[in-house]
Amino acid sequence: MMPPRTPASAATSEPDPSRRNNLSLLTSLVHHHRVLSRAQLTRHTGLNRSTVGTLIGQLISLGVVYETAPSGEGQVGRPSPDVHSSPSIAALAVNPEIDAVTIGLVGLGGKVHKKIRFETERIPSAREAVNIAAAVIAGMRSELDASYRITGIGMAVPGLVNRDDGVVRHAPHLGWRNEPVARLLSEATGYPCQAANDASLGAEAELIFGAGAGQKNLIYLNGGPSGIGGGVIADGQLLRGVSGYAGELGHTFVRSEGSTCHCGATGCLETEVSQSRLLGLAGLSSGDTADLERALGNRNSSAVNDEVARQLTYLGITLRNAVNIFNPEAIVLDGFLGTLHALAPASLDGILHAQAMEGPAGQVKIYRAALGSDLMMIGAAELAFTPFLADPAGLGTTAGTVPAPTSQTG
Amino acid sequence: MMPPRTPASAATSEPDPSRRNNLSLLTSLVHHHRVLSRAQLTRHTGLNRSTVGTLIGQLISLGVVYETAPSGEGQVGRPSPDVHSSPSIAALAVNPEIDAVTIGLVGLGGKVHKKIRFETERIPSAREAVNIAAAVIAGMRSELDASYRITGIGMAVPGLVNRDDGVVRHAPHLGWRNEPVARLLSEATGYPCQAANDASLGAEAELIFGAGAGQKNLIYLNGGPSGIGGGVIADGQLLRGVSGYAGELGHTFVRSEGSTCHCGATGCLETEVSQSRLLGLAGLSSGDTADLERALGNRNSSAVNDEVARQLTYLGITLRNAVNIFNPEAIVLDGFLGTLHALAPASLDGILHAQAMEGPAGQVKIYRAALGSDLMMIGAAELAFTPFLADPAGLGTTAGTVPAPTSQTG
DNA sequence: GTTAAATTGTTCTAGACACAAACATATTAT
DNA sequence: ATAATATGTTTGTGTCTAGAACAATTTAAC
Repeated sequence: MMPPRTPASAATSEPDPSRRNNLSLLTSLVHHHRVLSRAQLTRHTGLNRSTVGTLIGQLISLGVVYETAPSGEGQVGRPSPDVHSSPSIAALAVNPEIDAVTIGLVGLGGKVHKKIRFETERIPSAREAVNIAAAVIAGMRSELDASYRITGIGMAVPGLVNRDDGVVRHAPHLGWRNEPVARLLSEATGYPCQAANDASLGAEAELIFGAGAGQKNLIYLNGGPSGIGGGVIADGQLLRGVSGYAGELGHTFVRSEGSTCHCGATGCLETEVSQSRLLGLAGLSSGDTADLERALGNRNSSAVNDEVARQLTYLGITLRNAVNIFNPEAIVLDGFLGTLHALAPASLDGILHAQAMEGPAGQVKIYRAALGSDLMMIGAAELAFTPFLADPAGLGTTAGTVPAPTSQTG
Repeated sequence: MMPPRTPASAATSEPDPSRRNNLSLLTSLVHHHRVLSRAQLTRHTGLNRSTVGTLIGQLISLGVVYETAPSGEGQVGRPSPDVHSSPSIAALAVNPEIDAVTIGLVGLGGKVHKKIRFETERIPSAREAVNIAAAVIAGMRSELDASYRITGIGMAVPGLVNRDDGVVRHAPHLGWRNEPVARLLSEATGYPCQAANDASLGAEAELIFGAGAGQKNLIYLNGGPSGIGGGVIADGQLLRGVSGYAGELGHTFVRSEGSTCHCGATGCLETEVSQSRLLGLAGLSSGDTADLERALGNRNSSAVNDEVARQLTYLGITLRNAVNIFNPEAIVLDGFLGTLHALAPASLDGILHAQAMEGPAGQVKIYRAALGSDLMMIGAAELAFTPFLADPAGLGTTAGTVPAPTSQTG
């Protein structure tokens, strides 16, 4: 007996959890701030100077960050070098919509390197969306292999997405039901893929890089042409729920005599507050948020004003509920909800102070979303960054080490 | 120069964060399960046998847990000793209500050793409640000092409580405003004191020891004589918000023509669903939940049925919203809301499946609260256990080491 | 009933890791 | 030019966890 001893050592094996933790902490910090001096990292983490030194050294040798000469800021003492997140660590982002599939390449630090919008003539099926994404990624493949280390693919889907298995439970506006998009795209590209609700990812993006930077409790609401999506950050963490369905603030009850929503209930926010009603009053048949805002700004008819006031009332009820339930620091409004708020900035604040409970009402501020069209790319990429940030030293050591693709459908 | 070196070592100083983490993990596990074999602890934590051995040894010498002979379960192999949470580690719990102040002594593991209900002739002021609690605690003092190590005092208040500083922002039914109860009670007893909303603590108690045991996403709603309180557990953590005001589901908007609530808004759940309306129909002038349930069960008039159905409709709207927003596994109903649900068990399930989104609606189950009258004591004690559980080796080493009281107001 | 198998506690050792101290370096203030 | 300040770097130390080897104690097998 006695096999000649199994030292359980294959190459480096697992590092200590404490090391992984600290590496993760530093990488996340650099990712969120893009640039940070080593001294700042020492203060943020509470770790020892020398510890940060060795950790940064390891991250540099892993190709995760790089240092540049100190940007002398005029402080006393030896200048501290700047630590940057490496742009060659990147994630792919995919966002299917009713009229297009957008594919993006996003670097660590949230920089969108590339964004390709593939317009479709009709609403894409799940398989079509996957095929389009796989084809575009196949086209980028040689560049990706040469210059990037891809942590994976994140997919932002307008609908209910089970985050554990990446199955789209129901995306009403796309007409998808029970589509295992993450698995499909992963098989088609060879990259690990995860999917989540678009508004939830929007909340995360705005939290890290946008209007909610530095906060820990935030509510994000996006008004798009086909409905209202929501995402909630509680205590710095995205609210997921059991399966990742959480955050559907668009179906908050706001009106007793409301009509029936496509979700089956009556009186949902989404049926009362909609972009199409505003487009109609603005005299537009279609258009994006910028067009709408311009048109509404010019028309000052009482019909427009009444409708804006009406929609703000219902939006106010949703926000009142949300403020009472979440006690957030920030509400971030995106899409035409941002427009609505901009048209009458005092309105929502007034509703909140009158109707929400005085404790939480006094602590919340309403912001307009800051990230614009890059939002979905950054949010989806975050989905693929998350496992990497949790263990920056795991798996591949340097750029180029990427799981081989199994097939390129397209 | 060179002062003779400061070894920064005062006695034991700080242990490594990793040790504190593991100690905390083990203690919390034992606290939640009450009894657990050492082998089970090894599996739950993923730590090495030998590591668990040394950790348990340290916890035993700290008086946090104790071991008993294996309760031979008929498994192959050497039996593993049982690890129990020490009942001598305890916390004090205080719960002011409109007609009484209840003080409790709760051991690690959630066992209520003692519960003293001090009835008041009128609604107690904040200072009166503090004085009552301090007097009762002063009376228990010698017993506490002799037999217990008290981790602190937790206070469950029916109202908005700032969890950071323990100030009651507004407790409408008690008539309190901006009362620094935690500081007052701490000064009066010498124990560290924290305060929080009663329903939030109820949610935590039901999560750990009650109907939601083992779950990670739970909504707790309590219907009391003076209103409806709510608490939410998201991803295993109590939803706090910026200041701890989160969870106020009792003020969810449920009716457009609703009357004005004492919170200032209209159409709140609390104004439509109330115990007093049910008491009236049941022919009772006052009474607790058990009385109400008995009376309603006997009277089967259509007036009663209509009112029950009406209240369930509005409760259903709140739960619909909450399910869409939180995607929870469990809804726990306490107080007369539990009665309401018990009178027509299929009603809420039906509403949820018809009105909530199909993804989250299919994953949630409705439970009735399990902890009964001990709930507030357990929840409040949890508030005082939390810092202890985070660092079981911090500060005092054995029973009896308690911060000295500064004064005993009474 | 005796032996084998399985599971767990116990002891000892080694490797990893973070910290502190001492020193070196680079900037601003005097 | 010198002092003060802040930070990177090197080296040694103490802590902590995992793993190996062994002992203990039960059930299963023959």
